[in-house]
Amino acid sequence: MSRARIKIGALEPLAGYHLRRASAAFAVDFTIAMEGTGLRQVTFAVLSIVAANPGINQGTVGHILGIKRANMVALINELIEKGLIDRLTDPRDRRAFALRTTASGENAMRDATARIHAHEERMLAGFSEADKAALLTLLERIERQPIPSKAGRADRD
Amino acid sequence: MSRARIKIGALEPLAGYHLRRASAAFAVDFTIAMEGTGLRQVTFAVLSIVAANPGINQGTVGHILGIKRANMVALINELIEKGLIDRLTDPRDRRAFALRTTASGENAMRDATARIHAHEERMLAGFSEADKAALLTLLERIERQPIPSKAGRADRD
DNA sequence: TATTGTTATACTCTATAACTATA
DNA sequence: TATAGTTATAGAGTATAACAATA
Repeated sequence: MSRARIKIGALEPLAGYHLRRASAAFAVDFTIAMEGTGLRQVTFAVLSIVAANPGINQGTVGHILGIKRANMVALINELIEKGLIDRLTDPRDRRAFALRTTASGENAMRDATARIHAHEERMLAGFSEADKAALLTLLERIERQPIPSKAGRADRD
Repeated sequence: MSRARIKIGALEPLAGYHLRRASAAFAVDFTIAMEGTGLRQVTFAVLSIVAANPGINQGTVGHILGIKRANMVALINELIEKGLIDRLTDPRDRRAFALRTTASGENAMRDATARIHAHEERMLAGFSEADKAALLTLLERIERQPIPSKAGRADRD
């Protein structure tokens, strides 16, 4: 067992590496936190967007979350089969569906939100309110950073 | 196009959500930065660990990076086929291989490191040195957070 | 008996292309 | 002609189980 004193070398100062590891750690604990609810990180995200924007269509949800149209289909079907959202043809654009949370979806949101708050508390144990605020601010600045995109002009979904 | 004024609702205050998005943004730009080198985030990480710990075996590399033994095989094969690392039977434990970077692997590390530094500069444009240091510190604190793990005692590879 | 590396395999995620119905 | 949703499908990434060689 030569597993002591291992150096991570060039990875040490890389924000990208540490973001990846921290994000993966959150994902593992998120799964534990949601056990039994049938919700995953993605499906909770979709549900949250629909809850906050009643009448939104699935293309827009995907655009916000960085999920391709094609991959949204199964996610929306999953939430509908669970009875958490419903879908009705948008009268102003009959190609699109207007999505809304059901009463059951609202309950699921409340339960999930409570579980996730506990999960975040675990993952950020020892963080002061200032630390948490600083973390969110820094991450949001990264998210807002413009990405050059492969060919000067590629398709973000 | 109803893509203005969309709220992310319950996701807004969640560090886990923002970590995921920020990490994904880094991953996209990393791929662009490495175009033509044949290296991905994972393979660069493996190469870095080997470079920093000559003689290390692949199980240990996987343990550090959170990659399962079974999935390390293809990664190591890939780096060997590219001639970036080599593998010789560890004389003190003939089940294991001692991994080391080749001269070509050292060159690849130098090229990759330069590209990645430029990539990190892009992603953290506008960040002061203090901001960058704060980000790294916060992320490392998250990584060090003990994870309960599903059954009180599960296997982290 | 336990551990290193290996194979085989399944399951999830993500990406692309082509189709339909509406606009 | 363009857009919303859909289908099919291919490629990564990740997880489990079982085996050989060695400890």
